[in-house]
Amino acid sequence: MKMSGGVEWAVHCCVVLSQAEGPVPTQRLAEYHGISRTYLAKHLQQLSRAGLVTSTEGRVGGYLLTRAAEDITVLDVILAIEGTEPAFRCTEIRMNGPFPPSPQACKRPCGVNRVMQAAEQAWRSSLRSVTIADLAAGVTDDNGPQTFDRVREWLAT
Amino acid sequence: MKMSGGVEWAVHCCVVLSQAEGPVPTQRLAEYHGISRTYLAKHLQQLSRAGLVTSTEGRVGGYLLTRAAEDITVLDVILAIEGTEPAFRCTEIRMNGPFPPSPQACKRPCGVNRVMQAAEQAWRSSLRSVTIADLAAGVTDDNGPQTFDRVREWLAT
DNA sequence: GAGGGTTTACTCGGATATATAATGTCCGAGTCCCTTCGG
DNA sequence: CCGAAGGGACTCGGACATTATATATCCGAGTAAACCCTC
Repeated sequence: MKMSGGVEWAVHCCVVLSQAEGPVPTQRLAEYHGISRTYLAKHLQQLSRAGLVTSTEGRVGGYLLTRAAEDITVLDVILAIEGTEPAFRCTEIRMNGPFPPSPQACKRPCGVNRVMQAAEQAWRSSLRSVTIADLAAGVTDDNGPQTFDRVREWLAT
Repeated sequence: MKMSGGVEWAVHCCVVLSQAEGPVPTQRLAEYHGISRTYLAKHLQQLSRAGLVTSTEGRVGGYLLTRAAEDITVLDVILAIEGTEPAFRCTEIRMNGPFPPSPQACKRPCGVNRVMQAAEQAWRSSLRSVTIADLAAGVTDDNGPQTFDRVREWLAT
């Protein structure tokens, strides 16, 4: 039960992208965060496939958010990187036992599975309630109001 | 972000153990669920290390719950198998950037990390609210009241 | 028949291989800006 | 001076190694019941 490290990278990148005025290439995002450029590219592709960011090629190309930062939740990013499959996958081992439940009882998911799904729903709800815009606001709170002005300036160079 | 399959096994085993009258060996638990004996043994060891079950060796040995099923939550089992480490591990990549936050701002965890921790707390709370006894009650609801009578009978053979 | 020592079968526990997924890297396809050449 | 065509450099995208984790397995250490032999 370990979340991919790429999730952290992707979320931070989305925060930066929410403050950018134009497309930001992978190279720039990677050196901003001090991480591997080639590996970050892989995760940005996943964000692209999920429709969170759009990519433009060419000399001044790069990545751009497809919608407002207020409309992108942290959960969206996580699902884009990790996939939409739930963490817990029921293998229905209750069927293997000497007393398998009746066919009609099997219509409902296994009790263990129900508990796991409920917990994952709680987890997702919590993550759905926070947007990239919220995180950006948190950065200005923690790190000063003019932080993103300097970031934009740095991105322009 | 995939949970170990052993969690499912361990939870189901705890439900069975909650209904057992004496120690149940790994062999019995494995064939009851139709799973690998040797691999299940590994997970039962983890439950033992976490203090959820106690093991008795010898001819009529096996595993036994250390406390009442009402006092064992699903979260307890998951933490025993998966470990207590959170799924999300912050690597503090905010430090690598050209504008690292001030030392005093770094006293607080990264904003991304705070969101992830909150979500994981919600997840854990949900799992903490369900006990092995609750799951056992669910089985009798789904599968008939005399289900565990037959299970006890089967375990005795 | 009773008691004690020994055997024995059964248990758990940790050390050891294999399969799968996460991590990290590389090179090719495509595109847009910039230069340059002609009118 | 203006316009268009060509070159070039930069971008993304998917295919390819490497490492960590999850999965699966095996054999040795320990224990308690059962047996047998002696008294």
